[in-house]
Amino acid sequence: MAAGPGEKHTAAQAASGRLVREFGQLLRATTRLEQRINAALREECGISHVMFEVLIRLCRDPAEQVSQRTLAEDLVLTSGGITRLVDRMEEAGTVRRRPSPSDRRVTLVEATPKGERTLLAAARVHAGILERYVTGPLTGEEYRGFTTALDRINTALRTGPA
Amino acid sequence: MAAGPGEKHTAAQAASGRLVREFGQLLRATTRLEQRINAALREECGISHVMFEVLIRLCRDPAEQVSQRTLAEDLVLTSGGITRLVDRMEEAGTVRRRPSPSDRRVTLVEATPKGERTLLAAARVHAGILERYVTGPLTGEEYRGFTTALDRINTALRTGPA
DNA sequence: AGTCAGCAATTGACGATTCAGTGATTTTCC
DNA sequence: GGAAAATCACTGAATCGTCAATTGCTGACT
Repeated sequence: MAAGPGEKHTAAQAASGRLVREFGQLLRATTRLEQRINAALREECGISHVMFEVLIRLCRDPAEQVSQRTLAEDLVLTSGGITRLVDRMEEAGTVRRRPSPSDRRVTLVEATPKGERTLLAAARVHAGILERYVTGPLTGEEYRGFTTALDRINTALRTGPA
Repeated sequence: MAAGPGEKHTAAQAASGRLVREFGQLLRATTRLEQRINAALREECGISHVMFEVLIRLCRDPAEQVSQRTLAEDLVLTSGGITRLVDRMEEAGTVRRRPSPSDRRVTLVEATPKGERTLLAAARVHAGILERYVTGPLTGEEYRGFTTALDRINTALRTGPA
């Protein structure tokens, strides 16, 4: 068998590994956080969390023209998913579609005034929750380490496509 | 108006805040990671990532009796979601339902031998991806800081239910 | 010019999850 | 000991996403 030192032979061993446990922590933390934010935003601002992320992306640079494809990549959604998400947001009046003047295949998306107002209100709610559950419990240094770690993981994920 | 120093007045300001951007990083990192793991596990082991998490939980302590409710809480799913997930896993033969001897409302779930074998294979795939995208890009110290930060966030989320 | 490969958005079919409500059982409390 | 409240699993309906196929458009190559 020539098992290396890290080999797991029983299910119990495999289920107790450090990496497994710690990745579980990552997943749980983010899903719980997202659930809280989602619930709060729905209740207080009438939008879902993913809609909030769309508005963030659209308003980040008001001069930028954002296509649905860009939106899909930045939010980690498929193009079909974006089509339907923008449908719902357009219906809600927070966002508007506009054909691209330079390429008739692409449709651009922009926030409406109502969308901008909603974003402003939602940002406050969002910040409140994050301060309570993320920046609050962490020291400044811990938080800084946390975000640089995330940064590295994200680049590794984007640059290592295989 | 008496706006504080951190007040955001325009949508562009609100969309460019540090917290907002950094929380976005967290979300993207985890969704991309989960997508990769999910794809790899489906392809190489025939299970989804959430099924993997179920097996992990069930095999962690072979002596423990795990109810569907416990499973739901630990995986951050609703009871309805767990019912259907266990349905699919039972059908696939990785898991078995058993009525609790002490409380006729609860049904216990345990991994079958096939489930344990699957877990062993899946754990290898899982570890490979994590090493590549998480522990690889980070130094030991960074990684340690990362996990303690997650730990704090999780306790804050669990203990602060309001 | 003409074709052809490739990309953007959309859509139908499907999958997985939530929500809200139900029935069966247990626990609590008078 | 018995009524009321809580808890567990399950279900139908709805939500939100994916996947795969389709359409319209662009750009590159001949």
